[in-house]
Amino acid sequence: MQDQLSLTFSALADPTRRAILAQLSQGEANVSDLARPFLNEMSLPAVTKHLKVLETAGLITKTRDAQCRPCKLNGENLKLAADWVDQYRAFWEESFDRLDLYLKTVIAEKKGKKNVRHKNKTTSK
Amino acid sequence: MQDQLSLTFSALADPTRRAILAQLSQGEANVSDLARPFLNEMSLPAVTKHLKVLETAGLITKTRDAQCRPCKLNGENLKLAADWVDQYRAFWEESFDRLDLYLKTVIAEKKGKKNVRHKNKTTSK
DNA sequence: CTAATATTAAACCATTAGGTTAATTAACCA
DNA sequence: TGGTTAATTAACCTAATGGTTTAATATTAG
Repeated sequence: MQDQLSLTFSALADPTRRAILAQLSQGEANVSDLARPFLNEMSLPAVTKHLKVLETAGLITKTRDAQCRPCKLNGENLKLAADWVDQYRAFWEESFDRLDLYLKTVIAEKKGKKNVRHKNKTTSK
Repeated sequence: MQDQLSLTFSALADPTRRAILAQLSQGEANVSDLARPFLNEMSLPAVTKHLKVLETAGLITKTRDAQCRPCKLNGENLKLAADWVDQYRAFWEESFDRLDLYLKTVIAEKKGKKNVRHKNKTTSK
């Protein structure tokens, strides 16, 4: 058995599972509802397996209603993941500041100087 | 090749790699520095592989200084992950409130009250 | 009781992940 | 030049992941 953070991140490391969570953020849904958007690409048992991964990571909870298994999203472990990532906030805000500084410098140079040397890599995405 | 979010989350889904990022949050370090805390548990090439995973996920950047490869943490893709998770904030912040509201509603109905308010979203935290 | 519906389990397969050891590259030192 | 240090590559192994198809399990509806 792994630690919770590893379980959570590896559950999130799959686009199908993230799409399932997105669906569940709109409200509860049972397995066949959740599977429907994917049945062109994969089989129902494949979706069941993805749900199992989400469930053992504690990201969803399955209940029962007759033959159906309504699933709901469970936010607690997402919070743990969010808190972990947030420790590193400085590292993306800092890089933004650097970009900001860089841009200001470039603008200042363009305004102030006449011979602008053209060594810069493009930074537009 | 996978989408960026999958790359990021699967890179984070390993405690060794998260520990490496934690180390790098204290400042740049080269490969053998980063490897040192793990050499009881695994070999140097194993650490090299973990660094490769972090690098192809864009979470670190390797530069060169003679034989050494100083690595630094790169926050951009962590921000993408943080933003993705943050979409679900409501599911950890409001889940308690929702339960609270639900219980209040149920109790009110049981008591047969007339003035049950359903749309009262309180943000108490 | 039987048939249909919803879901899961079993058995299998190919690919990837995470580790190993041994060999290789690359740069510096003396 | 040759040895030492830093890091990577190669070849290999095992286990986990993500998928398949077929079969089984419940549960409801006739």
